[in-house]
Order: sequence, then structure tokens, then C-alpha cells
Amino acid sequence: MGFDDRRAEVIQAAWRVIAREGLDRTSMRAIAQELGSSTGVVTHYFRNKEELTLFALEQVFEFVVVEMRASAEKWQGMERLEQMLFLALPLAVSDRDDWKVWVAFLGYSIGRDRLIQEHCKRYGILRDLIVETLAELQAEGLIRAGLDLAFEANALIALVDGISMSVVINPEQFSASQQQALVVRAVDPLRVG
Amino acid sequence: MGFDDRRAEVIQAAWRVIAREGLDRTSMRAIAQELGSSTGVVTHYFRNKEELTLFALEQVFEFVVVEMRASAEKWQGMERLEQMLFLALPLAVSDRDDWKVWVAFLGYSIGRDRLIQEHCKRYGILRDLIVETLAELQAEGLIRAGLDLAFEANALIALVDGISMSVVINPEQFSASQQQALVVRAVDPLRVG
DNA sequence: AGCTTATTACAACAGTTGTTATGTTCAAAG
DNA sequence: CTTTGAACATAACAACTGTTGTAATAAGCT
Repeated sequence: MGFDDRRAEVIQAAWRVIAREGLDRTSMRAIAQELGSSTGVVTHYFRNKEELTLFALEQVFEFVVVEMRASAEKWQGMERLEQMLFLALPLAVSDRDDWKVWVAFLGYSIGRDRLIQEHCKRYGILRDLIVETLAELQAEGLIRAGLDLAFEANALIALVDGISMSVVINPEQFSASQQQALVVRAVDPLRVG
Repeated sequence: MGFDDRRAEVIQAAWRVIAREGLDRTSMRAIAQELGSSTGVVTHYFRNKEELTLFALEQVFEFVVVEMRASAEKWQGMERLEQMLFLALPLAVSDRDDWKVWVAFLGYSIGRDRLIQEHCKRYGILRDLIVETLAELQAEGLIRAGLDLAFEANALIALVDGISMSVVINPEQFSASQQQALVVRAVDPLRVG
């Protein structure tokens, strides 16, 4: 087991604590305890807490993007866009923890310009991915011409964000099929005809 | 100046600190300093920090609801629904601070069942308000029959949430008119015909 | 084997936190 | 004038925080 693998273990322990206890109660000692080790391990793999925090944020985001890229190759046409958006939704119970961590980070970022900037960057990557997909659909004549693709991409992301946040707060708010129905309803108006 | 007035001043000082520094860096001492007093004032008007926190959460929410109720009486027909939703959006720069506080609270609530429960309750009140409005529109024959009003209300709230969160993170994401356009686009499909 | 480096443990640090107790001020009520 | 209690200040409390340094252990390599 190499350096990066152990590093990932530390981060995963951190995730578990964040989802369970919240980000502000996720201390170095709490992470170490969750990992079943001393704080020495945590400090050995991360210079300070900010580095750990940013790395955790990057990982939880990168995972979604990788999944989305894989899904983009698997599907064709309008379904490609839908399936990519479905991936970001907390359809399964296990997905909710990811969103818990994400929401915790968002709240934690208020008043911390450094973290807000990071979020902007990551949302930008996500938007570019959606814009790219929309452009392809447009080239195939599946969605209307003359659309502001960046705006439409932001709108879809905002919708997914809103749905997911609702589910994090109240899991019974939307069933899996209801979540998907809302996304489909938002995608449909883009279609031609 | 009575007890409740002074109490409100403490809360407003807390809001300012939260929007500027973040919720986890909003200590009793920071609130007192923002208020220009000692911590004695803060502890005098709030038994402990949790009481202060919950009260602040209630205030920031109650304000929106009051505004919404006022708007409900001012407008008629389909515009009533739209204007109520517009009120919740961070259309002006000054509205963003409210949403900053709200997002900070949401993130802070992860891992704190007590706070999550509070959020559920408040979202429930908001939903009832929208459902009520939708029912009126339905009775007037302005929106389609056979709709799951609770579901539609949740969907609209989720959309407003998503848009607002995007703006909090990246203010240039959506202009005021774009935000309104997205809400109108979500309301339109409910219309008859 | 011995040497080197990575990994982990542990203790101590200075600072911050919420909370509590005590002291002070001061205006209104008796 | 005396007394009462609210409003505020101040200081101290124990608990917890991130960080750092040092020592012990394990693993790999020659």
C-alpha cells in the first residue's frame, strides 16, 4: 500500500466523520480516532488542516466528474445529458453522505474567500462539461439553436443542487423517480419542436 | 428600548458576523465585539449559544415568510405565485447576505439532528404557503388540475434554493433577470392549455 | 547484518471556545 | 433614602483546537 492509498484512507475517514458529525466538529483527533490511529498519521499525510480540507473537497468533486465522463461515453443523444445529471442526484441512500459532505463544505466556505474560490473553479469545470454535452446535442439537431448554453448549463446545475439539498435536509422530500422526473422536466423544454 | 429590541440587536450583530466570517468563527466574543459590548450582554439575552443560534435561524426565516404573505395579498393570479418566489431570490446585492447566513446554517446543521429537524419544520411552513397559493390558482382554473401540489411546491422551493446557492457562491452566475426567467420557466408548465 | 527512510505514537504548546460566577453600574419602585 | 433588580463588565474555568517536536517502530534496501 503506497503513499497515495494511505492518504486516501485518511480522507475517507475524514468524510465519514464529516457526514456523521459535521465539518466544524471534525477535528484532527476525531479523524485519527475514526481511522483507528493517532493524530500522527493525519499530520504526516497532510501538512495542516486546510490542506486536508481542500484535498477532501477535491476528491469528493473529482469522483462525480469521473463518473460523469464515463457516463458520457456510455449514452447517446438526449439520454446522455439526462444520465449525466442523474449521476449527481442523491438517488440512493449512500449518495446522501456525499451530499452531506458537500453541503457541509458549502456552509463552511461562507466567509472564507479561499474556499469560495475553489467552489467557483469546480462549478466551472462542471459547467464546461455540461456545455460540451449541450453543444454536441445542438450539433446533432436534438436541442434548439440559439440557446445560451452556459446559462442553460448553470440552470441545470442549480436545479440538481436545489433538489439534492432538499433531500439532504429531508430525505423523504423527493423519491428517486421524482428527482429524475424533475430533471427530465427541465431538460425537455430544450428539445426541438 | 425594551428587552426584545435589545435581543434583536444582538441577533443582528450575529448575522453580520456570520455573513462576514462564517458561522463556525462566530464566537460569543466576536458577536459582542461586533455589538460594541462585552460578552456579558450576549450571555444575558441568550442562555447559551444554541438558543442564540436557533433564534437567529428563526428570525432570518420568519422575515421571508412575512414578506411572502404581504406579497400574496398584493398580487393576483399567476403573478402572485411568481412574485412570492421572486422575494426569496437574491435579486439585490443586499439579499445575498441573508442567503449567506442561510447556507452557513445549512452546512452547520449537518450532523446536528436538532438543527436539521428545525430546517424541516421551516421548509414545511414554506411549502404549505406555496401549496395554499397553488390551490387557489387551481380553484381559479389558472393551473392544471390533477397536479400533486405538495410535489410541485417542493420543486419550486428546490429550484429557488438551487439558484440562490449558485448566486451565493458565484454572484455573477445569474443576473436578476435570469433568476426571474428561470422561475417563470418553472411556473409556466403548470398553466392550463 | 546494518543503515536509511517512512510511518506512527505521544506529549506538550499556545490559543480559542462556551459557560459560569462575581462584581459593578444605575435607574426605578417602595 | 433604601432597596431591588435589570443591564452590563470582567475574569476565570475546563475543555478543546491545530500545530509542532521528539521518540519509537516498521519496512526496505545493500
